[in-house]
Amino acid sequence: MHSLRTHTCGELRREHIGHPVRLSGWLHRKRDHGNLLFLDVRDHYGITQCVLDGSSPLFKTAEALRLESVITVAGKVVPRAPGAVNPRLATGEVELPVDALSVQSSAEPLPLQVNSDAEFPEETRLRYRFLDLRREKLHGNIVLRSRVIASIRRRMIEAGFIEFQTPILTSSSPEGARDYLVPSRVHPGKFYALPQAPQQFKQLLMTAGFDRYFQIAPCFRDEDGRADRSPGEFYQLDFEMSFVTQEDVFAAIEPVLHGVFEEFAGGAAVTPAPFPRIPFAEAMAKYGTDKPDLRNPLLIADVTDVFRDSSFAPFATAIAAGAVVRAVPAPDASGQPRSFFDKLGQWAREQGAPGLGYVVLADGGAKGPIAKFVDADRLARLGAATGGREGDALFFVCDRQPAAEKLAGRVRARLGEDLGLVERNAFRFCWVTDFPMYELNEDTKRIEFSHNPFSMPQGGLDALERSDPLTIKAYQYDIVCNGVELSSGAIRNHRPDIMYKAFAIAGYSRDEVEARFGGMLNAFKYGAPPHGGSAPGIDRIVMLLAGETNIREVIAFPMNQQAQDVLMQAPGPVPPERLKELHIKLDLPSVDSGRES
RNA sequence: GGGCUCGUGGUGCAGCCUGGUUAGCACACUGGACUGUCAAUCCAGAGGUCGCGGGUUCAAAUCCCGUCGAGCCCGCCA
Repeated sequence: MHSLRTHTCGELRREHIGHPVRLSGWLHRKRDHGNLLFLDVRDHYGITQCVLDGSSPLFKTAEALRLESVITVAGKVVPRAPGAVNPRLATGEVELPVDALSVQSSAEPLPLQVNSDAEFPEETRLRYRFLDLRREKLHGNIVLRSRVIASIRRRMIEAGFIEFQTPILTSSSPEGARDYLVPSRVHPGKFYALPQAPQQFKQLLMTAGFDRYFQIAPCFRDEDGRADRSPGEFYQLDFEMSFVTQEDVFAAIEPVLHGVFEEFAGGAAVTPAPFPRIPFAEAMAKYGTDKPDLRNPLLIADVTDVFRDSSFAPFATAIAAGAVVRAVPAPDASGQPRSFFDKLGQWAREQGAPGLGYVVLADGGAKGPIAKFVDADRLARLGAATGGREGDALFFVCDRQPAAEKLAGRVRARLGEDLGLVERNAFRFCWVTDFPMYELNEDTKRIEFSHNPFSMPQGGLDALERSDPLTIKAYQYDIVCNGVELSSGAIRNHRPDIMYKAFAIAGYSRDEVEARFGGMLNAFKYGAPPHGGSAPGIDRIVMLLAGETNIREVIAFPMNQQAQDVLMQAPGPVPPERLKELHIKLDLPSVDSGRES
């Protein structure tokens, strides 16, 4: 008989009755009746109830075991009495009387309880991650992650993609987030950068003729964390295809995402392919965000013209000065108490708005604080623009367009939530397309790339030469699920001439472009295929499928919000001789902040 | 860099607004009782400088100021 186990703790059934078996696992729970002791032994696969009575010489040892100690038990499987069967346990029809017991590893009293789903502080959970990972939920999330990644990999390979690895020690990318830098010992004063994404490598692989690339790619960005954004590092399903249009990219990845979500969504509805395509400008207008949550049925309407020259002075004057008015409908809100409207107005002020105008459509007319400024004609036009019907309320946001869109988007999200309109048990995908190529930096008044500088401008060189840069769109798209941005992607700019021009508009000279992306630019001078791709975030996909709202719940060893690994104590100091070897002298900020290590 | 919230035995919470008994409850821990439980039950016990520093007060977990830490958000995230 194997010295550690003949079966796993999730394996024993009626058919094993009478078999001599040996199990190893963690002591999950103990029920001590004085002369009868139940031990629940747990491993990755399940839990098996083991039992001893007072006549056993092992009884005292077993009684004294602390939870989470690792033990090995042996005995002959017996059936449970009919009334003692536990239907909630896969192994619940049998139990194991313990004839032999050895302690492989005893546990100290626990800083967090493994056999409970009680909440523990984030710091404790991270410091004792190995304990947290034993707990059912997190353990399950990490298993789910593995299965999701395996499914993605299988589907990508079946779709004809080839998996690659690309360098982790590479060069600093010129745009975007801060890089993590790694000093070179051999080249004093020079640094590698960890890739923010394998962007240039995958484009080089396309130029090398591999046609369809993918990678479960680690990406490193020195940016602050959020609930849905792990600081430091994360994983993307990075893929790229040659000789494709935007529609070809969509058609390639939609079945993969749809398939993975169907496979793991547990019966929740998943948007069938093709996913809706929403141009960026429309997304901002109708949903007030570039990552619309399509589970929320509410649509924002432009009612600027309704309030233009109206007697409601705050709006009318703002409109004359260039503001717009956006309306968010609140279906059947007329029955809501006054406090509902007051609370929403208060919340809007907390968001930085002066307030939230509204009218309630009731008794064939309009009610509410600004209703008296809305005559019958304007009321009819409001109804027509918003689809608002008797019994609905309409909330108004008035500001310059970008701010109005953004706040209206928040109002839409909030109303959808508060009124219980957001679809449950569904994964609703869409593409947001036609992002602007450039945007104006309000602080510097300079034109900057609004997304990826390697995207192909719509209209090509011609557009760059003839159009107002702020009107040019790019073949740039995001995929969004339930209001979570899963990825952005693009048809790339594979033409050096167009690239020089595109960068020139953003203020980069030919020399700068060559200095910064010489490698890729040079490659494009020797025959580059038109190509494009995208890179959905693996962590976010798993987060959605696991029903979690925090990305740390699907990462085995995440960092905290300050980008520290409190389990491994990273980042940490290094001995002076290592710094010397790397030609590095520290120039630390003065200590008066009081912060150490 | 900024805003909000939180910080009370190992852990989760209560007490704080309205200052005044021995800081309370649950889980875990230690000891005891108990032969069919499956969150076992029952009894007892140990464990707290109320994050830290300063101030107000006869008196501070409680009020004030500062500071440190955590989470969430803004900035940032091609």
